[in-house]
Amino acid sequence: MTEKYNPKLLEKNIQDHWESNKVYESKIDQREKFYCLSMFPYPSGKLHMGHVRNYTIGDVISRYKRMQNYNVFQPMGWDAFGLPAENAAIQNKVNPKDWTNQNIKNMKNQLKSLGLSYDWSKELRTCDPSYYKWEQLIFKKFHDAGLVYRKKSLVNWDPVDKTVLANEQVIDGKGWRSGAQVELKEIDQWFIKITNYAEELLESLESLDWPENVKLMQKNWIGKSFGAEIIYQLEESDKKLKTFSTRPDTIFGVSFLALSPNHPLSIEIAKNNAKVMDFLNLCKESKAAEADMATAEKLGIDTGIRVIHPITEERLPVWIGNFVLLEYGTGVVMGVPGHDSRDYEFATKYNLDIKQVIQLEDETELPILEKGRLVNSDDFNGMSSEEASSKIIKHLTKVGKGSELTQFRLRDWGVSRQRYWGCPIPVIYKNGEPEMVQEKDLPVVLPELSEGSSPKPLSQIPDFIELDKDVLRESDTFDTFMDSSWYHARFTSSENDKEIFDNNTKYWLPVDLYIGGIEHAILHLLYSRFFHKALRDIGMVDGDEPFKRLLTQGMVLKDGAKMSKSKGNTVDPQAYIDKYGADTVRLYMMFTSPPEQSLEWSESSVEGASRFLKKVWALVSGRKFESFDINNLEFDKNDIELRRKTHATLKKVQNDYEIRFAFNTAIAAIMELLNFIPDDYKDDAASDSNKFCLNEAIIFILKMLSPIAPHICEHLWREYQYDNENIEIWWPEYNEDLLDAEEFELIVQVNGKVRGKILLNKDLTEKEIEEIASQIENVKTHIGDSQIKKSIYVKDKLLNFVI
RNA sequence: GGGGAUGUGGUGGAACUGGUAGACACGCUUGGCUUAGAACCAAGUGCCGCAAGGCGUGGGGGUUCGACUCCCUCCAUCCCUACCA
Repeated sequence: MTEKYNPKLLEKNIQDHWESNKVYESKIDQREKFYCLSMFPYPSGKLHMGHVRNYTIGDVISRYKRMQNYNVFQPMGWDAFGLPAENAAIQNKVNPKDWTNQNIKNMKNQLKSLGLSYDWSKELRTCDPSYYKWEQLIFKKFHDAGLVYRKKSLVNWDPVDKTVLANEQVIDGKGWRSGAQVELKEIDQWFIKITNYAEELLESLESLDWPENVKLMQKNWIGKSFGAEIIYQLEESDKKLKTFSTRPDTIFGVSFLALSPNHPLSIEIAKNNAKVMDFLNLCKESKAAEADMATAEKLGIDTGIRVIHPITEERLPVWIGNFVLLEYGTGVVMGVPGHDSRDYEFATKYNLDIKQVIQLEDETELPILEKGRLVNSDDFNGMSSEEASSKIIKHLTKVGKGSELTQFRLRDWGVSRQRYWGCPIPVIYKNGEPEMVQEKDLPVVLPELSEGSSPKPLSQIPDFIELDKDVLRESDTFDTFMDSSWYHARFTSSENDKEIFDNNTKYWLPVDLYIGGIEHAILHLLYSRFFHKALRDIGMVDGDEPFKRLLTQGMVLKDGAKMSKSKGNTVDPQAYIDKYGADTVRLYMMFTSPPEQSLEWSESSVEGASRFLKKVWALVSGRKFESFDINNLEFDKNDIELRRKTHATLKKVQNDYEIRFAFNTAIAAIMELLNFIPDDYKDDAASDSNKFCLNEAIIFILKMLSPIAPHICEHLWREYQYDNENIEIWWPEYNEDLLDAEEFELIVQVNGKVRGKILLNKDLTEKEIEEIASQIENVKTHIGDSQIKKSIYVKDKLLNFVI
């Protein structure tokens, strides 16, 4: 009788062993390094399935790389500032700091129970002054490098609670707590000039080993577009309006201009025009989120002001449109209803002229969005869009009414947040003039809240704000994306309280593999890339990019929907870790779907994962390695087949782990190998050659499975006593010579339909194969009396007779 | 509205380079073991059909000897949309 598989006890023992021997603490050595980073979590209190999936992927790869003799660094920490702590603090009357720290404690225990091979000695939390001190320093350095400025921008304002709301706190235009109609309000904020790096952020995407869809999303987000700046003269005024258009070829189709409601001219007009004022106020009843702006009904008002068309000198009306963003381009849109669907919708609604100036080969209804040939465009008629664009730009440049212009969609990064639980922005105001806090005075520490008091914006904490007569402290905190934009670098030097980065940083950076949710494809990853480049330019880090390779995992769903508290469909991973053990949960997560796809949670599949581990246990437990001299063994057909399967599986698993990240198919292959072992090989009476082949299969299975199910494999490895090494010390090698079989199965098709399968020797010629295949009964039947027009042969695979 | 993905049996998924659709699992059915159940073991399991055979990868169309894979088009779901992280 063998011992029963008891994951709970076994896993605890193995984990204690890892911890007391500091197995996963990394330091610089001679081997090739591998920095494997999973996106650190927001400490919400409990691990959710998405975390488990993310961190298992990272751990599998880390363990695999470790077995391949890389010097692996896999740290973990906490993205500890943010809105949820404030919400929880208000709801439960606890201090955000205590709440956060308690959550971290819980989640750390959970992570440990999953058997993740983290180097906990490098742990960091962004809410700790020892971390954000350096963030404040970076901000100061960015400022000194000319990357920081102040400007007004829009926020969601709750007029009842008198607070700024995040987009997610605005529900159907109302504040989530007060229920009051939210207003757009302009306030002064700090910005960082990420747009200085727009070109480089775009270009160096090419050098990254990232999924193409993520690169494409970033490219589109940065949104480089070529076009023209076109200047319109206001009638009876010396004022001008600048517009940007990517389609200067449609300039003869302009029938109106539309200003953003926040454009200075709109505001000026409103001062003397009550109707316009009303309209601007109406526009304020909106939400700052782009998705809401873009889907809102298009509204506009005629300002009564007219401009002169730069070429035709026609008078065109100037409207204000709620769909025009001040932040993009110049905040003025030139309306070409014939060739832009949004302008078309607007013009139809307000009875504005719709002119066709582009024609396609075939008749098409307006609006025509494609490029074509110009019509109704004076001297430019008949030209292609491309030719006309460049000629029109040339003409406008000559007459001083425009010029060629390249525009980015990317906007500068507003980093000010009017919140308590964040990193204080290290600025003081002397007589209203901002000044960076000196390096020696950092960190500016977040003030403690008095017992039981709710978090409040720092502006309401006089002890913090008021420094001296006419000397005030900045009361905003940083966007939490600031915290997460450089943590990957700080992990390497987190033990150093004298310097922000050190020699360890030089050794470990860049991150070789970064793993996280697809939802971070744009913002977090773009900000981190920007930070890295800006830090490089102030001499703090080396290299152009922080993350060499990226793996984006899909969501964990239940019943086709994202798990969320509001839907009440969350599944607590801890319950499953307790019931089945970490190895089963890890195996389930890796087996159920490939990492990049979303994963549908299914309880019964967990059962299946557990069953497989029990089978592995049943095969190995109680068995000891027996040594044989391979030269004395004679392998029969079954032996050779098992060895082929064993070595082929290793080859496949290596490819799946390393190249494809297809852990699901790697596991399926290991399952196949296990199923392939003949029962009599497991018998005590089996021949020496049988036993040798079984030994080999067992060794390979434990090694291949150990990155995914490290506890059970380590335990069985010790018990099996092949060597006295830790299972993670080495990785087996497959023998290419064993992979080739003498025979193959030929698929015989007639007109592309399978009509026969036949086992053939590989040294037959194509002619011989055709002859044999054409004699198969079912093939003969389907060919009948017909003439074979041609046959297509795919070597060692398929033969198709076309009749 | 814009950008990016996904869609294959009852379920999760496989098919890596245009070449056997459904690997590997889950579930289900039948049988074995058992007083019974659980667990375990064995066999079967895309759909229609007695069978021969036909049909089948979200819908429609196309390219090809051959399409889950390439092209066009439509539909559904998910992610992001700059203050959730």
